[in-house]
Order: sequence, then C-alpha cells, then structure tokens
Amino acid sequence: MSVRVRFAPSPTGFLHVGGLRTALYNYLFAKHHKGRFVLRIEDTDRTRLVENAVENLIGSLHWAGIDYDEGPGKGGDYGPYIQSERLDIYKEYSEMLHEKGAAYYAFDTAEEIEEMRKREPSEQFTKYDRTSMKNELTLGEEETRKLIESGSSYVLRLKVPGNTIVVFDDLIRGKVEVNTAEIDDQVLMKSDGYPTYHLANVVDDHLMKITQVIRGEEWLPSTPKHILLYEAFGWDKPKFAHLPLLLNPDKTKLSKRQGSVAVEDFAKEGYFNDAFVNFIALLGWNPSSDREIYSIEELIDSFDIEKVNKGGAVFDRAKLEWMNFQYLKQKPSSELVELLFPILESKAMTGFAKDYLENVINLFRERIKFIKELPETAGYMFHSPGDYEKDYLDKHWRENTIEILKPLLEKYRQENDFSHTNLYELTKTYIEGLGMKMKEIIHPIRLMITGKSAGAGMFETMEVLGKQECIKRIEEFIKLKESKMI
RNA sequence: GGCCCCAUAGACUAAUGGUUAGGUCACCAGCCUUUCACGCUGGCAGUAGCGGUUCGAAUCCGCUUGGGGUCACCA
Repeated sequence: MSVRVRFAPSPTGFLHVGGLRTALYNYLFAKHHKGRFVLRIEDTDRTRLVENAVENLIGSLHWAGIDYDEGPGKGGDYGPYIQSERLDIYKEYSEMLHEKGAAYYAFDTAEEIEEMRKREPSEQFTKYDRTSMKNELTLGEEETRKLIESGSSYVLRLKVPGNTIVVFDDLIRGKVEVNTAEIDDQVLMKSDGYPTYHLANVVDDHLMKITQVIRGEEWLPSTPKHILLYEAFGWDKPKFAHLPLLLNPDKTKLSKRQGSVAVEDFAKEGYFNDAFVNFIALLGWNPSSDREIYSIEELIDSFDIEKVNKGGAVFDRAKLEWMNFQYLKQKPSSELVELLFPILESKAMTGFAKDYLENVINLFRERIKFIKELPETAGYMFHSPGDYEKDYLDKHWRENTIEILKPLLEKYRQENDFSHTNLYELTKTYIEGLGMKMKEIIHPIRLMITGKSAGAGMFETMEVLGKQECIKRIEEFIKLKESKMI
C-alpha cells in the first residue's frame, strides 16, 4: 500500500513553528517513501475562524518549500479537502455510528453540563455522566425521536465502552495503553451540525486513505478515542506517530508569550527558508552524528520516523542564527543581491549597479547575520560616512598624520590599478619607506573612508568603492580636518 | 489532582548491551590579523537518583524524583 500522510491545520491564525515542523516531518516521510502528502483544512470550529488564514498557511508552507500533492487549490481524488465542505459526509457517518449503537444523542444544555461537573465531588476527572443526563439512553428512543423532530438542539456522543484497555503502537513511542474508564463520552457532532475534530479526523483519514497519522504530541491523550471510532466503524486503523513538542526556553509548549512563533515572522526577520527548514528538521531528529547542514533532498533521503526523539526540544534562537549564518556564508551573491534590492529601495538608497552590490555583499557576508543589516552596517558603501567615530579618531589620528598622508594620496591619484593587492603593495612600500608600520596608516585611512572602526579589509573595501570615491572621501576628510570642523 | 508521555552537559543531538560517552550551538582561552568579523586550535560541561537483570547497562526492568501534555458542543 502506498504511503499517504496529511498535515491538517485549523485556520485560526498564522502557521506556527510547531505546525511547520509537523508539516515538514509529514512531507519528509511522504517523499522518503515516494508517497503522497495531503493538506487538509480543519475548520469545524466556526467560532475561531480567522480571515485569510488558509491563504496564510499555504503561503508559509510555500515559503518553506513544502509542497503538497493534494489539498485546497490543488484538488485530488479524495476531496474536498476543507472540512466545512464535507458536512454531508460527517452527517452520513455519524448516523452510521448511531445505527451501530456506538453513539447516542444528548440534549443537555451547556449550563446543565456545567452543573453536572460541579456536582461531581472528586477533583479528579469529570466525565459526562450518561446515566443521569438528558440523553437517548435515559430518555428512550421514542422521546429522543420526538425531541429531535420538535427541533430541540442536540449533539451526538460516543458511547465509550466501560473498563477495557485500548492499546495502540505508536511509531515513535511504542506501545501506549489507556483504560476506557479514563475516556469521556466525547461529543462527535456538535449542535450546530459540525463534527468535532475527533469524528472529522477519523472519517477523513479513513476516506482519504491516510496510512500514517503524524501529528503533535498534544494529540496523544485523545488517540484512544480515535481508536475506538475506527473500531466502531470497523475500519483499518492508520499507524500513529506522535511528535515531541517544540518548547520555550523554560520547557513549556512553544508559545507566543515567549517570542515569535509565526513562521511568517521569521521570514520577515530575514531568515532564509532553507536554513530555517534545516534548523527545524533537526529539532527532534538528526540523521547522523557529525553534521548539521543538510539540503532538503538529503533530509528526505535519510528521514526515518522511528528515529525521531521522544522528548520535547527547546527552540534555540542562538543556534537558528548560527544556522542562518552558515547559509548566508555560502549562498551565491547573485541570489543575495535580489534580497538587497528591495531593502535598499525602501531606504531610498537606489542607483547602484548589481555588480557593485554583489561586491558589497561579498565584503560583508561574514560580518552580518541578515542582509537587511547592510544599509546600517555597511552604510558607507552607499554614501559618504557623514560622521566619524570619535574614539576611533582620537586613538589613531596623530599630529603628523596629514603630512604622511598627502604624498600617499598623491600616489593613489596617480594609480590606475585600484585592486586591493596593488593598493596593499603600494601603501606598504610607501609607509615602510618612512620606517612606519602598516597599522599606523591603515586606521587613519579607514577612518577617512568609512568613518567606522569596524569593517571589511581596508584595501578590499577601497577596491570596491573605487578610486574616485576613495580619493574624494580622503579629500573631504582632510578639508574638514584642516578647517577644524572635526 | 486523574490519566498519558518524556528524561545524555545551559541548548540541539549521536551512540539501538562492550566507545576514554561522539558532534553542533552558546560560553571561555589561545592563534591568525589591518579594525570588526570569519577561520583555526584547545577548554569548560552530560547519561536525574536508587535498586535490579547481565561477565558487562546511557542502552533492558522496577521504583523515586523532575519536566511536559491532556482532561470542552477548540483543534
């Protein structure tokens, strides 16, 4: 049987980092086994719908490079893939469940249920008490039919069998056992005619021929209910794999309270999609013991669901940044420059040639974390320094600096080869001829040309800026200095 | 609190009965140097605890402790 897995988010906001990891593992699993990856939208809670959430979700998946084979906007043989468009299906199957005696109708109001829970003296576990409440079992068939026909609102509840052990074999955790005494008579169909997650996901996974259900650990406690449903329907069960949670630094479930969790926020911050995916993939699993950088193909190739860790993984920003930096270092400048264009444009720093910008990128790629830092960090590559670091100036500018500089400036003026190697040789020859050291002149030059104490190699910087610009800046500085403006 | 899941350094992980317990991030030191970085070298630091099984346990079993998840007409 060919592998079919699904990612089934509910459209209640943006794609969560944990959701992306779940989607990614499903994707890796599907691709590894040459199977199919299905996207299904679970929008059965009408009260939590968020406008454009589906588009957002798909957009984030797309950014991450996770492509689905079947789903909204793509179609497939098992659609529709949006649960609100499958209501008649759930109705049909819920009635089937009722006919089999595996579920019953109930008429309690929210208040009555709340009261029942309060009545329960134990602070342990308050199950729905099917023997004392207003439902098909206490009212009888006839009364039930009358109530339904008269338009009373009602739900369908799962009739959980008493005191039996439900067992399933989790692909990641192994054998899991739960006594049905611990399982509530879960609502399957809500009074608004929509199914709950429990019914919908079982019906859909069955009809969509899902072979492995790979989802977050938060679903582990409700899996026995799903097992009961498969058994009531008489269907084959898929295999289950419950992924460890992604955690905040304090080890609680990764949440918005402790920083950003929306995938699109990371995209906006400037993380590379491939670096981000690489990082996320390694939260809970690693294909080897001596590597951190993997292409998506390599991840697919080596993915093994049974090797996924059981314990939760803290989402560590520092390592994410490091990962991003690894990608920044090796990406071709032709790709990076495309990211730089819109950034410069937004700062009204336009008019630079592509080649020039690529040179700037190559000068700074090992000194920044994100391309968006360039207008700030490398501002002087786009305009004259404007101001000069006071401490740097005080430290490296001497009484005789100008005298030393003027003949050198003249040499620069007469030099046509502004390659960094030549500038280096030329400068070195001159300065050592005076019995001085390179650093005694390099810092003043850096100051005059960049205004900053930190930057790329000085002669490399001069090469990229070009002869004309360098000479102009030195002249400007000398003029300021001589007129005591600085 | 009941139930379920989990447990290798501060963080991510490798090692599926035999390793001096390996790698990465972070941190620290040194080197490189033209500043800042990068890079290189080295260092700090771990099998939660206690029993058991075994010639041999991070690995298997039990208990304890700790952490997490979940207990809705939400997913």
